[in-house]
Amino acid sequence: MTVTLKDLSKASGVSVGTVSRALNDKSEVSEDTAKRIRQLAQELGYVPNRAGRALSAQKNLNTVGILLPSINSPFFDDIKHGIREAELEFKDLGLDVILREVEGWDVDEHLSTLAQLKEQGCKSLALCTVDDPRIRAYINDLSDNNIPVILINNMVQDCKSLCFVGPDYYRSGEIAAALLAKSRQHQTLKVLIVVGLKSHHGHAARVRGFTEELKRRQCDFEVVDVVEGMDNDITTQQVTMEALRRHRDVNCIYMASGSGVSGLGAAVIADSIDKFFVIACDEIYTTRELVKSNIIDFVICQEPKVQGYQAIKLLHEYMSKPRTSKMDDYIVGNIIKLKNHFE
Amino acid sequence: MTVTLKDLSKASGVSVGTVSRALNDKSEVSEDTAKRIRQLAQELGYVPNRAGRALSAQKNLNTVGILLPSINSPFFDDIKHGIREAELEFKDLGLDVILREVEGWDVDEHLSTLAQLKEQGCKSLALCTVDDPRIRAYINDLSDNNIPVILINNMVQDCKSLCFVGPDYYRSGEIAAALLAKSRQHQTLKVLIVVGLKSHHGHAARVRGFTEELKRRQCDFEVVDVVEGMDNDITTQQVTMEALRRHRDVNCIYMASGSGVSGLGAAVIADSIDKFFVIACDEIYTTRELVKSNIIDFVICQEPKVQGYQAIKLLHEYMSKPRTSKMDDYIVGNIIKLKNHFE
DNA sequence: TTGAAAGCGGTACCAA
DNA sequence: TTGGTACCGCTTTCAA
Repeated sequence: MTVTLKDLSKASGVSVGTVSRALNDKSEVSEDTAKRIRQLAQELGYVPNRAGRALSAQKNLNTVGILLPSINSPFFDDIKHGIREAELEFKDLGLDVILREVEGWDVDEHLSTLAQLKEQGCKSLALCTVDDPRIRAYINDLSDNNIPVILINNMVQDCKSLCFVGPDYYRSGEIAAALLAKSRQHQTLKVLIVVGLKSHHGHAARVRGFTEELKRRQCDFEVVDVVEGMDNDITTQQVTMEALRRHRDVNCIYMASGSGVSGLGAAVIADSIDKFFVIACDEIYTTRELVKSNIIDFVICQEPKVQGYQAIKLLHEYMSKPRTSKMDDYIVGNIIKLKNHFE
Repeated sequence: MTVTLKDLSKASGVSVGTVSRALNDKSEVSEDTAKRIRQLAQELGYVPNRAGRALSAQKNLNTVGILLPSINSPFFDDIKHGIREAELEFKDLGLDVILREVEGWDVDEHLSTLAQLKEQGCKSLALCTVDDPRIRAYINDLSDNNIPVILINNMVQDCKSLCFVGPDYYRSGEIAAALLAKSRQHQTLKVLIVVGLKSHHGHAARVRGFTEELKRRQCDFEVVDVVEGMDNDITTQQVTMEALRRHRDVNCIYMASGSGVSGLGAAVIADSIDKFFVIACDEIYTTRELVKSNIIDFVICQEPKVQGYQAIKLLHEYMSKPRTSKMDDYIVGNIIKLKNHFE
């Protein structure tokens, strides 16, 4: 029923070894036969068998390298859980995982870590890295050398990555606006927006989605300020407190960054607990606690565990199936959570 | 590094064949050696290799049988998509799927379909069926005969199933209440609840979760009526219209059943579009359209595709790993969706 | 009751 | 550039 290499071998008159080489773009096959075999495989609907391939590759493991700026950043915990899960699941199919963690978004450090991963013989990569020209060039280079790259969570524009696994930031902002509009109908909304960095692509997209959706819904609203918490708790608390002092009429707060939420919570508690309608992003321990304490009304989450898991799974799939040049992006959901989700 | 049968064979002094038989509870091994081998496997941390197993079992497929009451019930479409996905994913690991669909919840029909599945040599089953004594007995029987059963979406109480894959209905109701409370603060809530059948375990749990959570939140609310739509559009429309006529002060509607939502929409449109805050359950085409048209404010969904996929995946896992008597339930999320999720 | 060996699908090495 | 073959981990058949 299912077509195997042996079938192709019989049908074409060459040996299984040759068929295998032809299908895997090995150079030591004549272009003639290679084309003929590929044609035949196409016609007969040949699909490689993962079990067979995995077994044969047991000693020659398929190593995927991972780079995460996860040191001191609890958001990445769930991404790492997802990676671990995929690693265990695909171990007996010949997959091996090397995870390298760095702190922050320094381009040089990311580049040198990438070089190390390549050094260690990784056959594919999954990266959460910076949208920077040198990084882009490095990724394109890897891709040209047949090392596919998947981007996690953070896009690098216009590079030859296999695909992107992450959230739709703009939509996340839209949904925050929709929740606000539904919860505070017929009220004048005085909104304070807190981001990590205005220049951060994801945060900026959220803010755009948020304000544009409020406009589309013809809400009676005003964004009184957009402040930067620099993705850390201290600064977030300071700028939030200052903003709340400057604008005593604020009644809604949209926190478009996952990091620094603890500082936001502190600022709200210091000011007034019941006064604000608060929407935050991304589920980490602190956020959960603030939701449970009724400080935050809603969190819009982005399935980090799924991101880690799917990145690895997609690479495994890609490496064990016939090579296509590009895969579909995997966009995770914008999951709305409130107190009852955490109890 | 990883322990194989060959390792166990060397370490124990018996042949790989014997080791394999010992580990798979074949009767043709002396109890002595069997125990010794199992002990050794435990100590050395042996984990069977799916690739090897799958390959060797190529001709001797691992068939899983599925029963769904999915005929004329669009809710099951996504469950079927999930099943299809898992089927494709695990095909080359030796998995084969037989799906039998029936219409409705007739016990005799379910029983005879189960018998057919067994007849066809299924080695494991995934069922969405009725919580009934005869069904329970049948499942226990299968389980005793080493055919593991996973229940999808609908629980059968106190039976020897491997595990349950489905939603937390009570929590779903809680979340509906929380959304209502947040969206209509400081208002007197006059709530109409529409269920499929009051006797349906899932619907009843949702209603309980809903009302109990409103109480816990000390909302100013009254459930003016709970009506039964019999899971079909015509009846749902009729009873909803009648209820709205009887209770002109209703301002919120909680639809605790996924089926019949089209009838609910019709009733709301016929009465007044802007008057009600409406929460529905389960995402099907009609629900999406009603949300897009602002008839329904929120839908609380239950990841049906994940349910289908996971049921198959868990059975595959169970059949290719050392047998444990029980697996953890897989509880899917209560996913809140609003208009922006569908655009 | 046990051992030996074939074979599942694929890859890689060595010869030709 | 090709064919032949050993081998990956496991199950199952056939002999002993």
